Amino acid sequence: MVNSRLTVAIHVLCLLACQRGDHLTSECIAGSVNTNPVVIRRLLATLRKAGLVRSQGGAAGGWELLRGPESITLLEVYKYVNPGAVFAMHNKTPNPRCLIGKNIQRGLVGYFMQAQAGLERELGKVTIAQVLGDVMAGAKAD
Amino acid sequence: MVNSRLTVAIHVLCLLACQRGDHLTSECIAGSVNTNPVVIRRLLATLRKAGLVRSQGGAAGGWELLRGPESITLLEVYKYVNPGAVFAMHNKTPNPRCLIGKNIQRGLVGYFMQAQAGLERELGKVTIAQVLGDVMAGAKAD
DNA sequence: GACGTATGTAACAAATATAGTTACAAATCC
DNA sequence: GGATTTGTAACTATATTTGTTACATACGTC
Repeated sequence: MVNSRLTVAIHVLCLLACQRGDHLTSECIAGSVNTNPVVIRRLLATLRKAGLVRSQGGAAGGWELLRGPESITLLEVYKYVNPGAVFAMHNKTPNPRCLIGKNIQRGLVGYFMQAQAGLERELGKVTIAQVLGDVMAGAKAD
Repeated sequence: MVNSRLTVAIHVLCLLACQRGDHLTSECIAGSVNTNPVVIRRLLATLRKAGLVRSQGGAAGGWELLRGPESITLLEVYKYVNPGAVFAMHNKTPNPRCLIGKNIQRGLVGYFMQAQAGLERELGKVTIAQVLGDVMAGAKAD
């Protein structure tokens, strides 16, 4: 990994959860994230496919959260914005005439899946509502 | 992530574990991994800093494993070849005049660390010896 | 000591992924 | 109809990763 998509997605979902009912424009959201509105639209387009948000064109348009923030786990968001495996296999297939080259991938894939499952297990324990709660608590403490 | 360094590192360590005592050249190793010898030397240079392997220049030189493969976990290798966090924060710092922008990172970092710990916990359960065992078992089954 | 074979490493090239930007059509509200 | 916003393509910029070339240095062998 090492991309910021999950971070930004959670950030945006917190914003939307904070304003349930209202519509937030991609420009307004981009202002909070400190990026370009198109980046936000791109990211939210994938969350829309997932049924998490809805968008509306035109004046008074914008983005809206469709589900309760307590029902959305970080794991769900992670899978949408970051499908695919955490660990990559070899770039070119290893030498099949070498015993280890021939069998290493088959051996590794299971362990890599287990590791990823460990990551996902933890992400599944946390909801957007929880993160938002933390953020608000932090805000109060200032 | 999504780089292949852990995969290649495990592959190479299995090769070296298979030939304890012997020296394997980077060219020979590269032949099994199907890449360039310099890529192998670069990777092994970091594992040498970690004390896992030793190298020797000159004729009859090459690489040698310094520790028992049953004492090396995938976690240890992972940390050497892939230091740093799995999840990245925002590229530019979010808007501090927005409540959420100001506090989101502080809120997230803990959850991200937990998730990474979940990943690492699983990697810590597996050793190079185990992977090598699987590979050999797979080889026999063919 | 000269020679052959390795590593060590810098420097560069290529491929890929990620993020940012511009531009404009389509949608929607007033 | 006009103003505002999304949808999306196209392009640029940047960073990361991997592959490659080149050559100095190390070391065993003759």
